[in-house]
Amino acid sequence: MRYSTRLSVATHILLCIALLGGEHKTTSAFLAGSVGVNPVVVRNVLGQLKAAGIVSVEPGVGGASLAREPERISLLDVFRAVEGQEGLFRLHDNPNPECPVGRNVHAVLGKSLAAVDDAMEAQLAATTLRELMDATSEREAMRYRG
Amino acid sequence: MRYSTRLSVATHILLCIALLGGEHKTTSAFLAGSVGVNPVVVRNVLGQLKAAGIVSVEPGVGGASLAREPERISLLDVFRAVEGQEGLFRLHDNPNPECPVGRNVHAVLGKSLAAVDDAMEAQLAATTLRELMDATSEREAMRYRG
DNA sequence: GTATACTGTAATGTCAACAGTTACAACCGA
DNA sequence: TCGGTTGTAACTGTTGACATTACAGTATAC
Repeated sequence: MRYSTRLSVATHILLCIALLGGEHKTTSAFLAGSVGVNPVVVRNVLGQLKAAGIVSVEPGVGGASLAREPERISLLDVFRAVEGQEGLFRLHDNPNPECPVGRNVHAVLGKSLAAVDDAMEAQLAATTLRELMDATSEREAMRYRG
Repeated sequence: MRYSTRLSVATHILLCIALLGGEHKTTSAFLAGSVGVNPVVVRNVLGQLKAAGIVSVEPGVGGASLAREPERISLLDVFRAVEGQEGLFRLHDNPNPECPVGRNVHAVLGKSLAAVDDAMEAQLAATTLRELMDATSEREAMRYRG
């Protein structure tokens, strides 16, 4: 089982706002057209990003903008905003407490899996929106240079 | 969305085989009793572990055993056996190729997410079944020492 | 050789999460 | 007030996990 596409969608939205916000009014309909999903999906994701303090959305008039500099928005921030704080793995529910393995497996395995969670989050935190913006601009420039 | 409990179940099964295999015949029914799941679930997971070369299962007579030393079985081996090789994250399906963000987002974001996958796998690879066995034994010993 | 116990696997049912969509109230600027 | 937009609720289809039943295949014990 894998994560949903929400991190991917949210990152795409943020890149659009950051890179195209000057030229276009970034409404949910405009963003939905770039991402390729329903505008309601965009509005829901924007709601999560807004609750996390990553974007500001203008009700009524429409449009979204970054709430802080892209250098200070990491993939971990986005990930937590859209996927919540729960760990990556789930432990099974009913290990038998009368078995020497069953009564210890959650404690023993949980420690190792928490380390895996930490490693994943550290790597997510290592990428900022600014880097993704630059990489996108670079690829666009390549496109025209050949 | 999070992974299923299969890694947790599979690890529990392996610990039972490794630590209790001497005293008990580790049939799917016995293992199911410790893990707290249906015996068919155990047989399915054992089938995946067998396909990955981690355990041997005796058809007919019954019982499973490790196919190699616990020092050489890492959580990454178990993870790949039961969860497959797919990456952790999914990219959204239909970014708009006419948008400068849409036509680059998969390449740009995919690189960062691959690094996250690698970090997760490296941390999973850092824990062996032997370490989990020792930690379990240690906790059991604590139980009686007080 | 037959009974017994176990594995391997298919089929089915339930449940939860994701994602797409429609609908509509609330909001704001012209 | 009107038109465009956001914020949400509700409904639907799809997918995957997990539990369970059922049964064919296999190996040992007698």
